[in-house]
Amino acid sequence: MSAPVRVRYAPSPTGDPHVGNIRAALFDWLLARRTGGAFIVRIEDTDRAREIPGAKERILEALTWLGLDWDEGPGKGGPFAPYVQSERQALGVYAEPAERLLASGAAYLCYCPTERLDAMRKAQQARGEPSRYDRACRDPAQREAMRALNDAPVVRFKTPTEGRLGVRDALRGEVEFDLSLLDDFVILKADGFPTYHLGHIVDDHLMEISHVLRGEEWLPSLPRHHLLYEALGFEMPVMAHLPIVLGPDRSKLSKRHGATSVLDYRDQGYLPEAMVNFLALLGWSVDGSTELISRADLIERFGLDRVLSSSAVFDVQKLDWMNGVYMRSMTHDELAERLLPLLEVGLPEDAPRPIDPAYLAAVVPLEQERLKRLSDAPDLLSFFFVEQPRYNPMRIIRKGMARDGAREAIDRSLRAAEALDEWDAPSLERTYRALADELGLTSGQLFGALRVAVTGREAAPPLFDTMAVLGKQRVVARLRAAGGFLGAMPVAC
RNA sequence: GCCCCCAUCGUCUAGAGGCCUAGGACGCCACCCUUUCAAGGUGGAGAUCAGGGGUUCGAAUCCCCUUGGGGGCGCCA
Repeated sequence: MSAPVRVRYAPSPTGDPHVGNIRAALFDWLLARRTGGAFIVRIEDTDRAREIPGAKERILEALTWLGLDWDEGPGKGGPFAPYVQSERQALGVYAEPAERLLASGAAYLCYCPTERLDAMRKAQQARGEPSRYDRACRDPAQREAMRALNDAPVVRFKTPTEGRLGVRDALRGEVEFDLSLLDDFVILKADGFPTYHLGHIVDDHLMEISHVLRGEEWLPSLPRHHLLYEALGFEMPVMAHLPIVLGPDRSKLSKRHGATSVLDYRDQGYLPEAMVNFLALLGWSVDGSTELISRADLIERFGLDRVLSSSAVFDVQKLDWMNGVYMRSMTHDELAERLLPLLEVGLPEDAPRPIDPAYLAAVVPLEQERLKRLSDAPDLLSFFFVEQPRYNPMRIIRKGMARDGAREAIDRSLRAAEALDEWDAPSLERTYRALADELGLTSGQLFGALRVAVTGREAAPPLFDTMAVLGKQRVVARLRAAGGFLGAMPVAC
């Protein structure tokens, strides 16, 4: 019988929630939900200098947006509270194991000044050697000498100077490391805070974590962690190093590739369900053909066994497609509801507020399949809401039409609109098809001219449905305005 | 430089020795539908499975080498 699955997402509040990072959180969450285990969030804020105010909140915001609810963690509490390392540090959580290692001789105090370490690294790099600590303070005499220069020691862990160590990674199998290449790394900083190495091992143990899913950038420190687990007498959880998420140039996805924060994607109008679907398929698959998968099915089908160990490029084009699919699969009401707040702030000033929900409900069906992202809406829908869309009147004159012809077409269209009693799409279509014939224009020409006059755009939803929704009054006013524009245009064209 | 990881269409992937003259999806192209734009439908181009050696009756699948890409080498995580 195996212990219950307990997984944790342990972000450091030093910036916005990166997609690669959040993908790890998603896998954690899926594994927990799949197995009926627990998903824990722990904040690793042991670097006070790099901490960014508000970052923690934004990370939690991202999880919430994606619907990755946590069972234990900030704002939630739990049997192993607190879940913030700075608070745990204050409680002495890390000092105790550090003392123990010191007492057993597995660790030692190091007084080397930062300047010395920096100089040493520089020299090593200049010589083309890997930079690592020279273990000066392992020697009591040297330690005393260093102490005279610096009275705030760190605690370093003694690593073996030779041998090889195989450590198991859940995705790759056994990975072998040369221990002689390891240096004595710091586990407790001069300020009393643990480094990542000590902090996460102690907390994962205390919090009874069963599986650690983290980025592949941690793979090189796996032997260190193995050694620490051993020295502390803790059992090592299952370790899985997830492949790196790459940018289009195949280097680690970063700011210069564009948006890296999932909150950026939220702000750009992507749907959380699309984001979850997309992220789940980055480095994991159900089979060879499933692309669209619901959250429920994701939970049902997820497993570490189908997680890849090769890195994947974050393909925004595919995300766009997928988001469009989710946009189209929403009910009109759902979409209208999500669009309303965006339109309130995003529509041009002259669109009347508050937005009439009934009118929006009529507009949404016409635009839904044309929206790729929520944020496309203010721009795409604005002509439905403003009094008079702005456009270049030249565009009313369609291919093969003269200015006078266009003018006449618009005038006649205006009169036809004014005379029309049945203001619905079929009646409008009948009327204007007949008018096109009468004017000797193709329907494409007339409809194109009308589309520009009525919407200000050359690409818009079906013309007559649009006119029907806009209403007779608006359409008449816009046609009248269009006639005026054409009349006022310089003759040159 | 050293260590580690990875390697199937441009991209995400299926493939766990014969079912592969390598399947799906995004993107791309063409056609159809059509009042525009979308959406949808149909079809197409696109991978000698990075290269070379083995193992085997048989290799995209196993082993080795090379090459390429990525990651790591902090009192950062």
